[in-house]
Amino acid sequence: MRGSDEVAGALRELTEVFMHRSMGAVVYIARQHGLSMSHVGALFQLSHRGTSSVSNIGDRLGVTTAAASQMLERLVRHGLIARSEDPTDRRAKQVVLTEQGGRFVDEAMKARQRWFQSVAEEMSAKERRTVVTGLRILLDKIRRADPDGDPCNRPKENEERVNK
Amino acid sequence: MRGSDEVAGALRELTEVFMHRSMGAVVYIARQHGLSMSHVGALFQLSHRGTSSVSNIGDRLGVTTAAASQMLERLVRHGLIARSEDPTDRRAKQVVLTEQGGRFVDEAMKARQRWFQSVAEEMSAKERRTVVTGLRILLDKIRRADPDGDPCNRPKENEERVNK
DNA sequence: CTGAATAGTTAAGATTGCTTAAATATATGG
DNA sequence: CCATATATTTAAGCAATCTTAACTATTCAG
Repeated sequence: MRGSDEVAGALRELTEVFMHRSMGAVVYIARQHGLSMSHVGALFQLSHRGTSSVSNIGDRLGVTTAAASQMLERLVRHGLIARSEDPTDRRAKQVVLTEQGGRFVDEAMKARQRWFQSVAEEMSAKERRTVVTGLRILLDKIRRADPDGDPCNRPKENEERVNK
Repeated sequence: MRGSDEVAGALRELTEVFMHRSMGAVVYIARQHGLSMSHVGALFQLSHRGTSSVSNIGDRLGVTTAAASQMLERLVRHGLIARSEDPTDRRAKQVVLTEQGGRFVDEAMKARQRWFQSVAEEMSAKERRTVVTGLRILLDKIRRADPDGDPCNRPKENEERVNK
């Protein structure tokens, strides 16, 4: 077996476990707040990126701008996001998380962090060092390949905004 | 900083990157097949577990059994799952992926595998060994803590079924 | 054996969520 | 400057998705 197959295989296994566990937790928290998975997807995107346009969010959710706009309107009504004029292009809107929205995302992350913490506490110090070193190598390679953590969709637009 | 904080922090970062990237890819594939995220969630659950009851799927998606039933009906119509009588309890149904459903899940996983592969190919052999060792430690601890990979919801029922 | 509990399905009603089309404001390029 | 392009919103129409309620078949426990 090639080394890269081994890495990819281990990542696949890890991802499957994470996804399996994660999805349940996210669904649960979403329901508590009366949100759908698309809502949560949008909130996480905003948490990750800080700010987005309506159409960018729509692209990432794989829906039309009109669908995104209507969905974001519902999130505005929930008090989780705010829309404002984009100062660099008055046709566009900037969408950001509100404090409440940020708290929602934090809450979603906390359960996961507690899980990570408890898993980590089962390791010896030596094991921890190995795991952290391995994870950092991984993150470094991922970030090197993809500095923006952005797999698709309007990278140019976003780069322009970053540079303003 | 404590070792376990470091591990948990690295995991948090990794998860965020994965989630950010993953979500886009999953959304894209779902759309291509005219499926919603709940559909995909159910398909992944079935892929992970092999078989589930209607109510178990509903629990995991955070909806009532009636909602789950109706959603699964749509997946049946898409040809992605099949429902049959549960031989151990004729009140219940067993839900499994069809071949087509399995292909859908495979397709969804493939893009991710390719990504993992390309990330792995950027590593030296030494780096790969460290990453794999670290990941295996992690997987081992996770599995030790949670052998079924099942974070919640009707563990007893599932255990009974496993033992049959 | 029988009443109670359980699993799933279906219907009804309300909301969400999607698409397309139309409209408005703004930016762009010749 | 002006025609074209772009970002968003809103409306309309259709399907999805949710909940509750009612029903049927099956299982369970006294």
